[in-house]
Amino acid sequence: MALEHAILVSLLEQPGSGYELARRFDRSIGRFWTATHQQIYRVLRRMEADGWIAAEEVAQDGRPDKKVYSAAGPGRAALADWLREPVEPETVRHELAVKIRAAAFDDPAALISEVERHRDGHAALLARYLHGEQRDFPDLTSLDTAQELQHVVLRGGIEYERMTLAWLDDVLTTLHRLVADGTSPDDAPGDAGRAAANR
Amino acid sequence: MALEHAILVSLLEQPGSGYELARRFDRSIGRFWTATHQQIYRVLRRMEADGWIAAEEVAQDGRPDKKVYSAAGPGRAALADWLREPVEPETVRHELAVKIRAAAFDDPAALISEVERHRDGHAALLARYLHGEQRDFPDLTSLDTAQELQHVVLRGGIEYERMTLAWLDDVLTTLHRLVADGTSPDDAPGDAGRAAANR
DNA sequence: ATTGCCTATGCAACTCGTTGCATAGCAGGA
DNA sequence: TCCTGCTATGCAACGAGTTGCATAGGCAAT
Repeated sequence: MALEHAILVSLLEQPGSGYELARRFDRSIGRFWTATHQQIYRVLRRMEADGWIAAEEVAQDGRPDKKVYSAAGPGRAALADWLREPVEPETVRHELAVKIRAAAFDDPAALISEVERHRDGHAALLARYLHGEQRDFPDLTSLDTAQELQHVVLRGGIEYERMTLAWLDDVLTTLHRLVADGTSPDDAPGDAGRAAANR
Repeated sequence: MALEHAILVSLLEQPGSGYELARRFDRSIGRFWTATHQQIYRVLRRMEADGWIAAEEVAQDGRPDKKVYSAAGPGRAALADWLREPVEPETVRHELAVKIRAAAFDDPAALISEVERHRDGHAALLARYLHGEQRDFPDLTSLDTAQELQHVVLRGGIEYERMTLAWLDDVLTTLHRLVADGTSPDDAPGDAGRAAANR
């Protein structure tokens, strides 16, 4: 129900077509709200029907035509109403955390490469954030309201990545320790453990 | 597709009924994987049909009967296979972050109380985590594999809450600053701004 | 006595999100 | 020349998740 509002924010920051929105949702906005092009097109049609946004056909040469949407008055009003509603607690789906706990019932060593992969991914994302901050906010002393708020959200992303990076290092240290000194002590790994539980 | 596996982990850590699982998903496991009792009952039936888990009817006095599930051999094997599959990047839905950026097109002051509410909620959750750590892990020098892994995940939760708390304070400082010195400078609030965008 | 809450499980309907596929013109490289 | 990839939009089917409701007994408080 909130994809509408994420799209509205994006269109207020900059009008664009469904395709352009889909790409933004792969990049900046997508860091805290994901959507596929299918969802976006479907919701855009509904929003246009409800008068939240206005569409304009734009012919391009060398490329297919596109429909450029921009936020309309009713959309802005809907956004204001939504802003005043309470935010329900986020529903978390942290698969890696589940797997880490699951590793106790199989082989912790099997997780190491996957955790390393994630660690590297988060390190790369942190670098991208920091680079984007340099590029988009070169002078932090003269920002307007929209930029101030974009920047405080970006700071959140940066801190999240830093924290995640540190935690994944912690996880790796723990996994290595378990693999080193506890070669199958209590419940652990492989077919032996599996068969033992299969009473 | 991963709820099965979260349930398996929970049943391996401790067998239980659908109802008991639903309550765990409101508490410990629920911090990184949410599910309603409807999902849980539906998936439990499927898992039992697939032989992943075994059910045992347990009569209770003063209470309705319950079906206690525990992980079976095929479930353990399925878990081992799943552990070796790559984790897809998490799909994020961070509504508060969207609202913070949305506030630029309405009144930033309207968000303050909501951000404070979240701040207090995260502070309370952090306190719960720290209390639970004291209770469940009194001696960090003698943990088995399962406990080590549970604890490293808990550490992640604690660090996440600490980071979020600090960020929300940052957000509040920013909002207060915007409200104080920029009373409607660029684009900002209310019906005036709304009407202006309604060309 | 009635009201409301807790345990325990479940059906039915709905919405949201994902996946696979389709079209269609243009650009660039093997 | 063919193949791949990009822009740009969309249909259809499916699966996952949510919401409302139902049952049914026991407990505790008003």
